[in-house]
Amino acid sequence: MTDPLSQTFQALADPTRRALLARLSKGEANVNDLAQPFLRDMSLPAVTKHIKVLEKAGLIIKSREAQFRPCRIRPEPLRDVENLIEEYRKSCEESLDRLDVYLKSMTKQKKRKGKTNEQKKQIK
Amino acid sequence: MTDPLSQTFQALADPTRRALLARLSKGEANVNDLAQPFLRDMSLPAVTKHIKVLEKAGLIIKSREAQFRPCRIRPEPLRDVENLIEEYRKSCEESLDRLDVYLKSMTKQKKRKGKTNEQKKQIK
DNA sequence: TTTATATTTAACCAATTGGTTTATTAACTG
DNA sequence: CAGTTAATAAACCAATTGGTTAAATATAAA
Repeated sequence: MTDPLSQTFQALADPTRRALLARLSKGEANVNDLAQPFLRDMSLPAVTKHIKVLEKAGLIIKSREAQFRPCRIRPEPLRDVENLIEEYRKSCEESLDRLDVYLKSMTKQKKRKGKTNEQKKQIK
Repeated sequence: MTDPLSQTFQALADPTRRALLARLSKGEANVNDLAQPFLRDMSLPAVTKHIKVLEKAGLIIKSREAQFRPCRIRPEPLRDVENLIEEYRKSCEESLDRLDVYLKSMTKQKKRKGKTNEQKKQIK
């Protein structure tokens, strides 16, 4: 699971990390700012680790400013995810459309002959 | 990590499972059909497990047809992912736009006063 | 009934994940 | 300098993940 897309999805598969991203989508923030809403639920090092996961996935970049580490969101991997998902959805809706057309044609024929599911599968 | 969105992302964070989804986005297939391209790399039970992960995430549904288990893709969770990602991206592009406008206004003023990064952070 | 095909279950294992606490590093502040 | 704030590192742990092999189940077919 070392490919970039898997890393992106893996990074997004945690509510804390999604919340961090949501916060960063509204603007830059440093680690302490980011951690603050979570410190009831977990320690600061835990948040640091989440941030590192986001960073390794390329979803954020961290810079240095005195003792602070301001983080910014990087939209690029999000675009990649969006494109992939859209691809799946389109492809899948197309094949559903084809099935729909087929089923309608069957209805017109008053379903003279029953088709097996195996046969329906062939309709691409 | 029990929430539906995390489950969806988790399910997508594996290239085998994404390949399974890509295949299913082109039409129904049963477990053996789905497994076939992966049997050089892993065992059939391994593929079965991947399919179960997709199923628990609601990304596919499995039905019964004699001894076969035809699987179909479910586009709904994909839409949820798409919506979330789009939200992040829009929000993040908006805040980048605001920063952009700000920086341009600074340029017009010929950057009379230097602004600290802390001040820039306030521009939402 | 026996056999073959499709799929799942069980038991196991190593690596990864998400958290902890304690200690350390880095930079500012009085 | 001593103290404070910001952030990370190290060492540890339990749970989860992604794989294995061997056995079991379900249905069809001979």
